[in-house]
Amino acid sequence: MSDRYEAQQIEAKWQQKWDAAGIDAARDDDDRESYYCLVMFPYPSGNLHMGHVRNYCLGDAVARYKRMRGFNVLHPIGWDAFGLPAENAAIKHHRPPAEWTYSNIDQMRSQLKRLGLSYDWSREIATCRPEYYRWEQWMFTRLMEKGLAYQAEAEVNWCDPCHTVLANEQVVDGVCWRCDTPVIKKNLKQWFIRITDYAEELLADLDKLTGWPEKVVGMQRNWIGKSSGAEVSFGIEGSDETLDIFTTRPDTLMGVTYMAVAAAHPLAQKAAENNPELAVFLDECSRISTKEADVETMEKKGMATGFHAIHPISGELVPVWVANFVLMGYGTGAVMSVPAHDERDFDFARKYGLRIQQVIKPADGDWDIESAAFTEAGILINSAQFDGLASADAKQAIIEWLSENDKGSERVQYRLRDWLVSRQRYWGSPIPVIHCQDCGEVAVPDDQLPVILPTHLQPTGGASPLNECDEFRHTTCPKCGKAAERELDTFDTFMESSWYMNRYTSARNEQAMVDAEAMNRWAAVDQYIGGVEHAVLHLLYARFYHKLMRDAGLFTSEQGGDEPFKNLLTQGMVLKDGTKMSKSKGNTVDPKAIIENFGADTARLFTLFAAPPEKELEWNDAGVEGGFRFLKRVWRLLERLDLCEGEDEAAAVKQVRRTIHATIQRVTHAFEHGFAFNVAIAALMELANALQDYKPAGTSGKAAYREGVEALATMLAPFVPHFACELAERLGMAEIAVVAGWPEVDEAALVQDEITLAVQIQGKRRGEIIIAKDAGQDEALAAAQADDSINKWLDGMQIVKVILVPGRLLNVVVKPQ
RNA sequence: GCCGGGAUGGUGGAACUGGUAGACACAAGGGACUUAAAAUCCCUCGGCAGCAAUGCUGUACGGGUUCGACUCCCGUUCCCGGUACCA
Repeated sequence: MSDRYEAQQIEAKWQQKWDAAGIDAARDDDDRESYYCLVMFPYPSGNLHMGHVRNYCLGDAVARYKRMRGFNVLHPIGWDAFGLPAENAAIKHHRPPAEWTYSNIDQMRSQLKRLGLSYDWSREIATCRPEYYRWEQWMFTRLMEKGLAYQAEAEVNWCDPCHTVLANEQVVDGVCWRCDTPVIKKNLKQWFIRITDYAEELLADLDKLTGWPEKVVGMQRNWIGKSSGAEVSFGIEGSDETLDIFTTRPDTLMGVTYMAVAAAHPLAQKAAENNPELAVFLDECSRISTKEADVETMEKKGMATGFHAIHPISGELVPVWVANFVLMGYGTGAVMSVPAHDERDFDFARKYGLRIQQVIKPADGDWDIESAAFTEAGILINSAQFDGLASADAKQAIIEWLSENDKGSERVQYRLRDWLVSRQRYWGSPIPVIHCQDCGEVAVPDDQLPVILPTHLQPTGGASPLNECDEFRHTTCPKCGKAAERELDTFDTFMESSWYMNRYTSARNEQAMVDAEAMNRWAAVDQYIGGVEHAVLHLLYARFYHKLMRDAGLFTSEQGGDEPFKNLLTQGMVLKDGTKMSKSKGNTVDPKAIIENFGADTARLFTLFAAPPEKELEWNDAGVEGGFRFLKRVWRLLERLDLCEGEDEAAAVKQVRRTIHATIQRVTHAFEHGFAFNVAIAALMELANALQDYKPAGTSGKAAYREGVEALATMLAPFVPHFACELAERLGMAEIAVVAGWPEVDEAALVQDEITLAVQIQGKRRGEIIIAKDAGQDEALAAAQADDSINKWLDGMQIVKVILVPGRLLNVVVKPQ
């Protein structure tokens, strides 16, 4: 056995041992309390990057700590294996996507194993396997039965020469990425899932997510975008049709002086028919970006349509304008405009000389409506029978009036749209639907699931090869038995990643999507860790899907919870030279090189030490070496175990034991509150430094030293498990470090007889005194006065006030005598 | 614009609930060992003044509260993330 720290050897040895001992498996037959630690599963791109390494080292530290704490830990991993990159790679390499995907998985699996991550590999999943996606097909047919899945026309990016739909990222500057042809918008029938039916619950349950970063909760809240108000029907002069709008300020209804509609609104389109100038304007509007960056600087423009709307209460006629800032995609594509009480309407009215009618005034005082809009709540004026009401009451009264007169109603509006799950792509789960001439859209019955995706097809970049695959396409209708065709679209890959956390609880289950008992044991996820880029879409869909599974009766609220993730940690990005690592910038760092040079433990240590988990991590090669040096320093502590010349020194022993137990306290705190591993590792470094400086003299000195090194080895295990195990073995510890119990704090060791107290005069630090730990204020003051360097500040002064903060400081407030 | 987060040495970052600012590390400089290099070890390391003891000053900026403020309050600037011109 070498006496040097040989990372490669040690890591190979322990990985083998752990594997043989099966210590990483989560047990389904166990009384211990369970803990579910989940990291966001990777897309099998072929190579692990630093972001993965960081994510998985964080998760592994948590999982290992919990195991050492005696929990039965579920720490699974798998592959989010469907998606576009596989198709692109398939085109490039002329190999089917399945082949590429599976070989990438093999490669990345071995990279993960090389890092020594403690996954339960028996639960590994790959979403592209029929055993997995059959269950989301099954779920989809349940949703069809419930009316929660439906078909509707939706706009897609279409490339005519390629005869295919393009994802947004395949549209580069408005042209197709492959053939440079301008992309056109086309309406296709697509499948949707009614996430909007769950908008209210998804919003309300955000309050339960106390273990989530507020930032993410806020982002989801904005995304759902609830606003309450009223829907109001305006008449259209000379027409039987109505112009319906949504407003959050029904109290300002009497102040409407014009209406504004989107360019795509039917009324605008109709007006343009015999108004060429307007037609040009509409065309212009249709081409502007709706992205916020452009919008910020965009000039607000409008044009009158010539139509007039009839005010539902006063019957007054107001002009209908087209405005470039009204969006067809939100609400009804039309708004009422109240320039007196809305800034944007105010600016618009000013620009085009439209009337401004004040109908609200501040509760106290007046408002100069000529100079600015009054957007606060207030008291109604110029509003006929509603005069004198406060805004809140007026909202109610006006909604009531509208309801009674059939001109509108109370209404809640969400920004959230239904989830479009159809993708006109090959490498995804088939949508389990059969199109029959007579029966329409028929769900594939359970006994015919899964609908297996043929894996031998070769994508070309044009239409999905499923279109050409006759044996897939042609089938018979499950209802009437006549010839029919399969749905050729596949699911959005968010469909797979929305429920994988629950599948892990019974990953090999062939009877059901999940097992209620297993959910009861493991769900919900105690700690979920991943990138903040998933703050909205993935995390929202997963929350939604969890509720769908619950409502499909797969588990109850008690068994699986209403929310899938109790605690969420969003880790920061890994940067190099201040920017995100990316191949195109050429600033990537290959984890493989670090592992080869220094070992997996050094790679793990550095990623955890260099920054707090939620912050960005600036990669620093020199810092990596620093981590390696630390491990070598700890290693050398072994050489001094038997050094025991000289006599026992009680004070020194007490001192070192205090450091040991204070460190246990600090490191434990990091695991229990917020995962500040950078600080925990710093504390371990301090302990190592203290042990290095300590001379283990005599029996008790030697024992204290050993206690320290053992505690250090044990606490290092979640971070650098191979190293810790080897150290523990060489120390002759009974259990290998990764399953050893977490060290307990010996409170007695923390107690000090004498403490150092900082002394302040007027709040400025002037010195320190050593004093009995339970000394009172008078004693402390006396000690301070006995110290010349402190007392010189008190000389000739009158003591006004003395503040003693026990264990910390003494502050003396004085004034000249 | 709005919502969220942030600003601490040359750098990454510490500082519990208002109680010794700069832990731990990186970089830099100096020294020891060595034929030499690597490795390792020791010392210095916010700024200003000083040989030193020490003093003053310092947590983006301006105020305030307090015996005491990186921490709390008011205002300002800048940076990052999110976003919806959302009626």
